[in-house]
Amino acid sequence: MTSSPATRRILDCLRNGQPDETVTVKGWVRTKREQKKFTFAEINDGSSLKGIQVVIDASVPGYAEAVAAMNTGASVAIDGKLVESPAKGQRIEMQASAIEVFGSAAEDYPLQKKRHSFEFLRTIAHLRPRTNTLGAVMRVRNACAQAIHEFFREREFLWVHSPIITASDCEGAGEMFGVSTFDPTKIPTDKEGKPDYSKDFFGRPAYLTVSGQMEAEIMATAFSNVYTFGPTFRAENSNTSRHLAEFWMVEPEMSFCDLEGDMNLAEEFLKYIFSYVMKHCPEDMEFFNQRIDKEAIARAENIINNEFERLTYTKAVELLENCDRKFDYPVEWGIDLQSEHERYLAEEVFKKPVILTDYPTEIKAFYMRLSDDGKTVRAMDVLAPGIGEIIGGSQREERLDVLERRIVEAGLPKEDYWWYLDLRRYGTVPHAGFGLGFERLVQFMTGMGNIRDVIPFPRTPMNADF
RNA sequence: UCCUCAGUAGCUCAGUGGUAGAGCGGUCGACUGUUAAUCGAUUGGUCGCAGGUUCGAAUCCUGCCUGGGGAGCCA
Repeated sequence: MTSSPATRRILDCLRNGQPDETVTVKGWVRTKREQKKFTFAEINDGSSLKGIQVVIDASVPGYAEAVAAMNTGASVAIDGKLVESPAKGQRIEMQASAIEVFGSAAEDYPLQKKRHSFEFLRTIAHLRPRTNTLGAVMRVRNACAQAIHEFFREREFLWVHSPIITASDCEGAGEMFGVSTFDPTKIPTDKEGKPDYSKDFFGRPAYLTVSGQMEAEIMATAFSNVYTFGPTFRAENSNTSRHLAEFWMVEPEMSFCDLEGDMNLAEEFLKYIFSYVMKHCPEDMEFFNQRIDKEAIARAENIINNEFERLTYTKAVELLENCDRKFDYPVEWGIDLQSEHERYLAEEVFKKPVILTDYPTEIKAFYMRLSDDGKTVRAMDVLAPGIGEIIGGSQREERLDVLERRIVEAGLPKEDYWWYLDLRRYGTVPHAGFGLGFERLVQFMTGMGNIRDVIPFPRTPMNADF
């Protein structure tokens, strides 16, 4: 039975199964209801939120032993045929003819047939994928990832694999994790007593990447349109529901493109992913709408059907200065907008995603293209209701002299950027791109409150279990 | 890193100075179609850790640990 080629995914049975079809399903018991002469069991194999209801008549061979063994959490294979269900709750169910129990669950199986707190589930990250919520999250997460690849494949973007280990701290996007093979108890030192990295694995300090953007820029100057999609790392001591030490990032980079094109891509991109998930995971989205966030589906439809609001940073500041709302942090031109400001714009003024552009030069990175006014750069942030900044992007500075000047002004060592400057010396092009935090997208999609519950194995300060 | 709230049975929680509780779960039993089945019985505790106050501490005080929420930083 274990190698039966006729094994059907439960999702397929529920959606497409017809009465009298003979099938084998394999999965884990979610719940069992013993009656006098037969037993109901719900089997789930992860293919869908709902399991299939299996009716096991007492006449099935080995009934007593099998039913005793198939408690909540047990793994089973069941042969039988599909039948129309005489009761409410499901279109189709399964009449069992043979049962194999691979392993029953010990009495202390921690997942009960009731709600658990997400805090508790995080302590059993090896078992929580079997819950309704985490199951739905992981299916939606997977659909988002597939949507991303399909979106870029349709537009002939090249998926580039940016390195995870890097020797450059170019972007300065945050604290970096060091990568070393030194024995921490005896690190070789130089004459000044500092670590002698010439004796380390790479012969120099190395780190886990914080962003693949600069590598993407390299690749974009050969392939025109590219994107990265992979893990990135920040050693920041951030303890919030929106930060992880290890998270996935999507970073498209387009040659021969300006900020306008960048914004258009970002908007199309979000609309595409939301449409894709609504189409491919309707049951899971309905579940989130009912149990996690009653706005989930309305929000998805809002994203899909409405133009994003676009306005400049300068106009946003004027709007914030002239509104009735009192803010904890006062607003004036030149400040970096606080969470409360961004949320006010996205949630209360426009009630949909907002793209802010043309930020003051001082509060943005050196590589963003300087505008003619000299005071702003061609940057854009997409602010989402409930989440805040979900996408950050810019047109890049393609003029060699301006870029050199801005590196110096930022107090950065120009020699470290020799290859980045080379891209401007050899066939420079206007180009633009953005970065999207993948887990924040999944949070936004599902309405999940804590980012630790939208990644299978969250990495946060003081926590790397599992 | 800062502010704030919390930690009591496997889980979710009640208990604010005087014999440690409930629901769910687990176990056993009942029940002719259940849907987180239902009903009955039963099982289950280092009250986060360490110290202190008190005749007496889950409860009050101090320190520490762990977790949540918020802020900063950011994606």
